[in-house]
Amino acid sequence: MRASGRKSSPPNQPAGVASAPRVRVLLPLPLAAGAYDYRLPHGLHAPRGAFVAVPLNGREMLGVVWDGEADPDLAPSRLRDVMAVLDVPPMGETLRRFVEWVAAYTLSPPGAVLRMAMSSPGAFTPPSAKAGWQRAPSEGRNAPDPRMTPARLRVMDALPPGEVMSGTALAEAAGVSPAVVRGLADAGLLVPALLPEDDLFPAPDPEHPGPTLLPDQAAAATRLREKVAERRFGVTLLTGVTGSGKTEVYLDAVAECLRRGRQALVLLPEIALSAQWLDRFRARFGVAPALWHSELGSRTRARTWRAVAEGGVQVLVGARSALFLPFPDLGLIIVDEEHETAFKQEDGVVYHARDMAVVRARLSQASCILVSATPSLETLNNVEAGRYDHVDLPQRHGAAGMPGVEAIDLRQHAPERGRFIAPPLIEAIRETLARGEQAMLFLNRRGYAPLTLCRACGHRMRCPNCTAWLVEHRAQRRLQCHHCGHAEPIPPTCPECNAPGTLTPVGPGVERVVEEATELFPDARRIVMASDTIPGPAAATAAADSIANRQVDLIIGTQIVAKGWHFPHLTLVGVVDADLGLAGGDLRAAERTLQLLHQVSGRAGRAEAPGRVLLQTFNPDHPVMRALVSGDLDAFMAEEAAGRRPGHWPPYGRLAALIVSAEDEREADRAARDLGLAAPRAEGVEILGPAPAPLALLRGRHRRRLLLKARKDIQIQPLLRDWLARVKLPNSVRVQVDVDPVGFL
DNA sequence: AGCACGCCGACT
DNA sequence: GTCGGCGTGCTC
Repeated sequence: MRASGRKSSPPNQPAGVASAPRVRVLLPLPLAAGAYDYRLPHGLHAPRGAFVAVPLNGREMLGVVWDGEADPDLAPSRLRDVMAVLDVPPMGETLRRFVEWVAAYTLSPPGAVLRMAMSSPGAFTPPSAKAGWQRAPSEGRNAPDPRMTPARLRVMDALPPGEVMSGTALAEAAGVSPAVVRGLADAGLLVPALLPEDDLFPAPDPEHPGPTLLPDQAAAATRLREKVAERRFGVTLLTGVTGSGKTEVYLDAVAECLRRGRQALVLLPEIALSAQWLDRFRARFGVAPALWHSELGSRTRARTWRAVAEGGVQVLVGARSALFLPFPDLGLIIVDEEHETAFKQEDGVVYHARDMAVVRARLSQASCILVSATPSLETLNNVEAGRYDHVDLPQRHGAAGMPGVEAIDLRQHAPERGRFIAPPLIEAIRETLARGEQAMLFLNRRGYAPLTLCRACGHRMRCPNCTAWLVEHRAQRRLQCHHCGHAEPIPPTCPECNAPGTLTPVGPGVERVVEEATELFPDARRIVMASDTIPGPAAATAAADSIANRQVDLIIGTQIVAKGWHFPHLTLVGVVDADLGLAGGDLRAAERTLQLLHQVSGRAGRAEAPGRVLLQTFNPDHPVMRALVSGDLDAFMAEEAAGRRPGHWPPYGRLAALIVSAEDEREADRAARDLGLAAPRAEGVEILGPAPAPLALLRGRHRRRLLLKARKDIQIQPLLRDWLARVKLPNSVRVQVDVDPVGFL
């Protein structure tokens, strides 16, 4: 919707006439130069933050009037006119500062960050009402219409006079195909009409009677509410074991934020799997919250963006990208499961949503609550240093205590040859099922087998584009790469030695565990929960319901079973390979394994029955296993911290990764070496590498990695900027900068 | 991100 | 002789 518009005029300016004002316009493109200057024609009013349409290279482009002065030296002949100012609330100062902050921190072009803040193209055009049908006004009182077939009559019966229904809804209600509706429209018996807009964003009621809080929960909630009431920046870590009621406690802080008339944002690592979370929200506030995630349809997306900008959304729950929505007055940001790596965006602008949430809260003078049963070392360090407050919920409420965790030493209790479930775990599952309770088998690996090997020559089936084994997916009779999507049929003979029938699956994937469990427990009703069997919110809800309704005895799944489910009848969790995450040289491998296994363990025994967790491991003495068995996670994290402190590893120092990639391996090596030679030399700064990146070949590109490690008091962004500016690399080489890298990639 | 310009293989 | 592949470079 254009408030005002004007075509560009020739640049010639009559002498002596004051020149038209210039404005800077940031475009949602990764332009290294930043904002461009445009002339603002007389009559157009475009304050800072205004969304404007401008010409770019002969095309129309939307952008935002940015801060700062236009370049007076730019030749007037290069300047073009702002075409129109859009009828959308201008982007606020806070969000503009946030865009700039994220760009500077991540070394991204500001326009690339702006793109995330304008991620709904439909939001900038006037919202169009949806088209539907109603009865033609003249129809009804005349003699029976010969054109009225039985199917058509059913349609007319389904559509009350005066009402408007969408074509699909009408056809469905009448039990006819959409063609019948179309036919009625062609015959003039139905006329187009606009559907009334349903209220997508009903206001959550902070006084809606929600669940009653227990004394310790109420005390924690009071502290969080006080923080919100202060109306200034502060970060609080909220900890508590699974089942301690963290969600209900922080929803109380959301209620306080609502009472103060400010907006609240809740970030979840995987919004698509959060059906049970939404139920709890509804129970607390009476209505569903606004949602934001990548699978939203373009229409809902546009309506949501606009409603947020106009202040019509009080609470929004979303994935990390929701952090860039144009809230006018954000009072509270909650990051649930703050330790989750899903908050790290690895492509495009590389950022960590947990850290950027803290930044946005600071810029908004808002309260920020980080929530986890197993907080990251980064967050714990901030608590210890006094930068964050800490509220802890010590109890698991209800009758159930914490589950008992035991390790099964696979060296002593080996499964049968070619099998992966050890006898003690088989026995425990038998007992559990015999009691009529539910059991869960967890293996964080999709597919049937992670490796396919030729028994004759030892050849291993590898991905042609990546440094990775091909994973057998038996149902599809294919080998798949989990990094690039490459897939091929399982060859009948070894591609290396041509021996027939020698290719053998090695190691377990979740499908193989299903196969084994089917043989061991043929009478148990099973459900498999993996990203390929639970593709979206609807499937997640259905799965959760069937488990809660006891239509399932045995749950077998990958890490999606670890998410915040509440399964009241589940009393046994078996971890098929507890050592899985520990391999490899990753800095946070142990920390992440602990967090994941603790989270899975938390699924066991939440109602009246006590829970039991069995960890199959070859390393029962590993600190991770000992911490899980003893339940003393604090001691583990303290040990982990002690290990990172001396070398200035995060969180006791700063880290950035440069990933150099090229299709040609020699070119990647040469570029990595040249970058290494130009590396900054400074006190307190250390360069590691170049070395092959964790995935040395990914999607057909050879990758090398350099790490810059610096003391915590050193700003690494200027160092990185200078470093990259010093080296001229061929265009075929890409360098990705990852500030605060976590894990692989 | 688009969309031009620009220099080398298979078609009418 | 052209159509068209996508490498390279620019957009206030």
